[in-house]
Amino acid sequence: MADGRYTIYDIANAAGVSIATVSRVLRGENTVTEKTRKKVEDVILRFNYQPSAIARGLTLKHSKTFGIVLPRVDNPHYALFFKGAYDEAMKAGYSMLLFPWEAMQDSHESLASVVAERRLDGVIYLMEYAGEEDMNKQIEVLEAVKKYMPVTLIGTTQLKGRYPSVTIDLSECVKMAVEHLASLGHERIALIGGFSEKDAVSSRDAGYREALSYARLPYISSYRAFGRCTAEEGEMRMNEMLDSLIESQWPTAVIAANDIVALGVIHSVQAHGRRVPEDVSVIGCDDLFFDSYMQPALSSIHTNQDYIGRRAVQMLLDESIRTDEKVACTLVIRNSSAPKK
Amino acid sequence: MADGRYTIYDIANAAGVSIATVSRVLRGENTVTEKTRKKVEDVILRFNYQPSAIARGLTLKHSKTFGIVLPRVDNPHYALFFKGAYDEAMKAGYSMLLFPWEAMQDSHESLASVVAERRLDGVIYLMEYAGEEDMNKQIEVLEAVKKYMPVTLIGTTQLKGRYPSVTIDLSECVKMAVEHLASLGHERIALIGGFSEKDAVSSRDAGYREALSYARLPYISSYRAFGRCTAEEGEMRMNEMLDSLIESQWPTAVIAANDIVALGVIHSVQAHGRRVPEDVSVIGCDDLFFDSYMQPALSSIHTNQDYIGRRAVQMLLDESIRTDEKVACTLVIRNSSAPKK
DNA sequence: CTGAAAGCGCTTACAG
DNA sequence: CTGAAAGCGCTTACAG
Repeated sequence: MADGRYTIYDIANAAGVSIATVSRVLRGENTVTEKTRKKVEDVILRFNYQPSAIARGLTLKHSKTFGIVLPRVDNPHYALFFKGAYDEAMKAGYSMLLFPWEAMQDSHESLASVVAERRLDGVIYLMEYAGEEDMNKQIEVLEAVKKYMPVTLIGTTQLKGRYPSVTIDLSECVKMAVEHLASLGHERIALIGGFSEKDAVSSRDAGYREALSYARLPYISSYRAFGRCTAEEGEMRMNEMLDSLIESQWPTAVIAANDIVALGVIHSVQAHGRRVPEDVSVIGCDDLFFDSYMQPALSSIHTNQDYIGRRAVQMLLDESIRTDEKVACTLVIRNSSAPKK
Repeated sequence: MADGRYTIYDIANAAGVSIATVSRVLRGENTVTEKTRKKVEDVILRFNYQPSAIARGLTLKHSKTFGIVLPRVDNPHYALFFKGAYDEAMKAGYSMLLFPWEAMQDSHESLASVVAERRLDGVIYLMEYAGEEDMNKQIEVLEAVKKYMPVTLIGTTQLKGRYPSVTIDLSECVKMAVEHLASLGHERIALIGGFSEKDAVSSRDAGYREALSYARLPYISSYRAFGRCTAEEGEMRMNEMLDSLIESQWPTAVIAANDIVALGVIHSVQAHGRRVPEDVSVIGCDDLFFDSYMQPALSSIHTNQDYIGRRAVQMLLDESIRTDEKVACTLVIRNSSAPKK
């Protein structure tokens, strides 16, 4: 018994058997006499013995733990991916190490070694387009990690066959939003936030253009503002758009890259003396928990983060299903989108 | 080189030294000749060798990883504790295993063994009062875990000296809110959500009564509604309160147990034809990121979750500072609280 | 059915 | 300064 914890030797001694036998009853093998099994089970219980998963891992060459790296968790959108992944991993007896990498920006290279050192059985990586340079940095990390364990990508970016992936179809999301808004009679529909995402599976812009054209509406670049997906930036971009246009040309509907951006957009709209949804409809994306409690309740696109997380660990668990998957989204209509008046 | 990964033997061979020497340069010991150090560093780089933290852990008897168990993460309040803890752990070279236990309710007992098996170097446990029975179950788990590793409690509940703890002073939070509201001229101040928390360090009720009496205001039990801290329940409790009172007796200010509850409370108030803050002031708690983007922006109490998380790992890291700490909170006034009209 | 022994990938006295 | 060897706590052929 080292530092207060019992080892398999302590159990073997107390039960008067070999460690091999203890190991066998631990593993539940049925090559053990009922009588001796009983004996060792008794002392296991009595000692409240917990075998060391790390020692077992050393010999079995697994850690029974996955890693998940995402930008941050104090944002419900990302947290939902974790939740799905965790639940699925738990069911299979795995733990989940969480790495919010925004917190370790500068030491980005070290992510690779931390993950590799830990000998995880796989890692889920949430990748987001954030500029060419950053993208390359992330790919470097991924390639390093990949040497040590399977990786599956989640989020909005896939790397064409280099890693299995489960991604949100951003194009679909925006398309749904545009269609919904167009069906409400809107003709000046803005899209705020996100980048041009050259590497995205299917970009917001693609969906935007496609749906616009399907609705026989022109694509007008003044109605498309790029930016990071924060409330602050959403507000700024919306301010800029409104300030640069004469009022008669203001959009009557805006699609925000996500619900957080929508928060900022609504702020801006209201600060410009317009009401949501009476004067301008706003629709978000991600369907976060507070949407239904906002005033007005925010229409949004539900993107199945939970399922994506689950699916990603399934891919880690089962080599045969590793592929590039896009997951469908659904429109959730609440009060922030209304017919054009 | 086993299953695609190099071991210390591979490096030793390739460099023509013993594994002891490799280990020494890995550890950065200075008992190694510059020349041989160079030699082995070269092959480490060339092989892109990453030593196994788990093998090292076996011999050194540590895992360099902490665990944190909290109800869930897809709630920014809890996520912030994680963030603080993660950052601090990261700085010290530790990883963080996250266990959202609401997801494993029924298999509650297994939390103890999962944690114990993993031989973590410590665990942070966020405890919340949720009924006598549940409380006892949690304590059982804790006691089991404690046998294997240090535990520090965070949240709102402490167990008087049985575990070091870093807690939110709920009493202070409510007191601040009451004082603020009273100074605005409110006399009928309700408190919605949370339980009577017999085990809390300092209960909301204690602060509520104390501040009320300090302001020479009566404690009226009709203005105190208990309940779980969800938006739904906040809305229900508020509905019940309003429906059971004649309008002239409606509270002109309400303190919600937290920001999420405040969402529900505001809903209810508005559904009853009253405006916030013109007719009733509302103040939340936790200062979540969406508060400033609500309409009206929600006044709240900032509870320093990030600091609490950091402090908890400091206690895990340094035995000498383990104690029961209460952390102060601060009032953040926004637009949902206004002078009584 | 059960045990002795080797091995998983490291670290660290102990010699030299 | 460097290496041989023992040990960390398990699992699993291999004998018996």
